[in-house]
Formats: sequence, C-alpha cells, structure tokens
Amino acid sequence: MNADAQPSTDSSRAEARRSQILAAASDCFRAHGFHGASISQISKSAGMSAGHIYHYFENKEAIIAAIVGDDLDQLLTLSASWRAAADVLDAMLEGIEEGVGKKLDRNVASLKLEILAEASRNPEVAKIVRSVNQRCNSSISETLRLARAARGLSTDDTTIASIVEVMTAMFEGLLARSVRNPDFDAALIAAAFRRVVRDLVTGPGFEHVSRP
Amino acid sequence: MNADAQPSTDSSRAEARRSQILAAASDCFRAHGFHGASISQISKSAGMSAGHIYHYFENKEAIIAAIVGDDLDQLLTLSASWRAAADVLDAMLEGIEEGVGKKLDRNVASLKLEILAEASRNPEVAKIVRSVNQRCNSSISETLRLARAARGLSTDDTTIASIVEVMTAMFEGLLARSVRNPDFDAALIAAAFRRVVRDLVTGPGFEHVSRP
DNA sequence: TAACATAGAATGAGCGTTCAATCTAGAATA
DNA sequence: TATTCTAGATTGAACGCTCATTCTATGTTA
Repeated sequence: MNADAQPSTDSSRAEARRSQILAAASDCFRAHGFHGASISQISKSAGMSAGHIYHYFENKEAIIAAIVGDDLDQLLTLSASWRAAADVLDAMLEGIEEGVGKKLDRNVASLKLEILAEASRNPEVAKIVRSVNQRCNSSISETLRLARAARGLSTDDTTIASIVEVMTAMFEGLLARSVRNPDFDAALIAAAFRRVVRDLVTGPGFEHVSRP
Repeated sequence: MNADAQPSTDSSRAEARRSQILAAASDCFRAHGFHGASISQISKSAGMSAGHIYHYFENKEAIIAAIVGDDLDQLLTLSASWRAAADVLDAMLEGIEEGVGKKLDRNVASLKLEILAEASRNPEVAKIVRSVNQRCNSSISETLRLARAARGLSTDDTTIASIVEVMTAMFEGLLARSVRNPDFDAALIAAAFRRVVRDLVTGPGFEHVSRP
C-alpha cells in the first residue's frame, strides 16, 4: 500500500500497530473500565489476535500506563499556550469556554474518572498522575504569576499555589458534574467560571491564612 | 453471643449480616474497585462463606447499588443542617473546613471516584447517582436562596442553579486533587474556598448570560 | 418438626498470559 | 530472474487460575 523507497524506521509499522492497540484499549476502557475490559475485547476491537498484543505491550498494566500517560500529557500544552498570549488573563478567560466543554464531554470524563479511581489504589498509576500533575501545576503557576505581576498583585508561593489549587479543583469537579448533572447548560457554567477565575486572579492574595 | 429476650424482628439478625457484608464490600471496593474486588475477597473480609452472601444480595451488582446509595445519602443531611442555622451563609462558611477535609480524605475520595467512574458507564448506578444529586441540589438551592434573599440579592433559577453548580464542582474537584496533589495543605484550600463561596453567595446574579 | 442460617463443593465461563506453529515479504544467493 | 533464506508479524490453541453464581448438605434455633 505504501511505496516508500526505504521501509523507514523499524518502528514505522510497529508504531502504527501500537497506537492501533492503544486506540482500541482506550475505547474498551472507557466503556467497561480498566478491570472490566478484557484483552480479548481489546484485541477484537483492534482487529488482531489476543496473543499478538503481547508483542507490543508486556502486559495489560503496561497498556493502562501508556493510556494514562498519553491522556494526561494533553493538559500540558494548554497552559503553555496561555503564557504565550499578549494578555495572560484574557487568554485564560477565553480558554474557559473550551475547557468547560471538554471536561463536561461524557467520553472524556469517563476515561479521566477511571484514571483517577485507578490512581487512588494503584501506586504505579498514581506515580504517573502525580508526576504529570506537578509539571502541569508549575506551568499554570508560572502563567498565573505573570498575570498577577502585570497587575502589581502579590505573587508569593502560598497565594499562587492556593489559587491554582482552587482553579484546578473547579475544572476537575466538572468531571463529577458531567456524571451527576449531565444536562446542565455548559454556557452557564462557563459564565460563572469566568467570574470566579477573574476574581481569583485579580483579587487579594492568601499570604495570611487565618481561621475566621 | 447476644442474649436478647426477644429475637426482635425478622430482620434483626439479617440486618446485622447485611451491613456486615456491606462494610466488608465497602473496604474491598475501596481497595480494588468494583470490578477488581471479588465475592470471595468480600466473603473472607466479612467472615462468612461466599455462597452465603447470596442469601442477602441477589448478585454483586446489588451490593454495588446498595453501597452507592448509602454513600450518597450522607450528602443529603449536610445542606439540611445549614438551613437550620441562624445565619445561613455563616453556617455554610463554617462547614467548609469540614467539607474540604472530608473530600480530601483518601479513603473517602477513593470510593467516591470509583462510584463516579462506574456511574459513567453503568446505567443503573448512574440512575442512583442522578436521583440523589437531584435531591441534594434542590436542598442546597433552597439554602442558597435563603441566604441571598436575606441580603436582597437576586434569586432567579438561573442564578441559583449556576452558583450551586460551581460550588459543587469546586468541592467535587477536591476528589481529584486528593489523588493528584495529596499533600497540599487542606487549611489553605479551605481559606481560598471560603472567599470564593462568600463572593458567589453575596455577589451579583447570572440572569443575563452573555459572551464576553 | 419446620424454617432458617451457613458452609463448602461444584459449575461453567472467562480471565491474562504463553507458546509453538504458520504466514509474509524482503534480502541474499545463484 | 528464479530460488532460497531469514526474521519479524501474526495466529489460535492451550494453560492455570479465578470469577460469579448455584446447589446440596448440614447446623441451629424455636
């Protein structure tokens, strides 16, 4: 089918098969969960024999790890793009609509929830999740620091970390909302989120935490 | 072991066995997930034979349904207690510390995440989750309406629903944070949450949603 | 005795994984 | 060009095990 002069790298064909398996596994995991989906199901969905999957992945756990890593990596590109914008806050506010829609998407949410549930009991998966989260958090922190510095607001670590934590909690909470209240208008949520994010980014810091 | 004069109702002994099974199942599901935990494990943890479990539950699915219902029911008591308070907003703000701590508790979070993941693919579980969510949402809505009415603020449905959705998203997002960033200081999160909740409850409404 | 509680073995299906056997297609050789 | 060689791709059966569930037999109690 492909008449390349050179058969390209060793991995060309193998890479295709590998991502073919990952795509099929992703579908199956979404539909039945990591433990509910079987290698046999995945192999059928990928159009190959069950045994052949073991030429590309050591075991089922390795497939899970690959999918978890791939899924979380997507987050990293997002905040990096904000930082490149002329006005950081504007870029963030404009990204909210898309961010809300994505987290509320049933297919997206279902796999992300499965990853979180698995991470809460599988140390290997937890390690991946936390490592990606760290890189993601420092990227968002840097973005936020820029936005506040441009407005002459405090940028101490406690303030920045607190704001980041609240904002990420808000967005990740939408995963739960997509299950609990799937018909709620995404535009309404986005509007409310915009106000909260704006207030957080342009509001006072959290240097002096005191019990009320 | 128990020398009651009357064996009490038919369910007395049976009820004890039932909750014995549910407690054991809850532990196992927390540790291995709904599909990762086996009836054999649950029976060992409950101190009875595997077959005997089927005298109290039709099948594994029924155990899952019972646990999901029990877990979610706890939410309902919370907002009802707020409403009884002298000042609703103060009661809510005071409840934040506890609410944050609870959602960040690894054991609690792990089961709740499992429930959400299961609900996103199991229609029976989804039905339970949504029904409890509806009752919970209207309870919080009523509480919020009181708080805003007492301050002469708008209480239209769109405003109330938007605020409720954002607040619940924040709190449920903590489930994800407990996995991603488990060591973050809960007091800092609570402080930030207090400000956001106060601003939302006492701020302008969302009657006129418009794109920026 | 009658009714329920309980244990434990039995069942058949499905699991993740392994492995020997085949297929395929290009390189090497003649 | 025709033939052989070879190494990777691929299959499908088989393995040992565990699963959820059912069945039968025995205790226990009232």
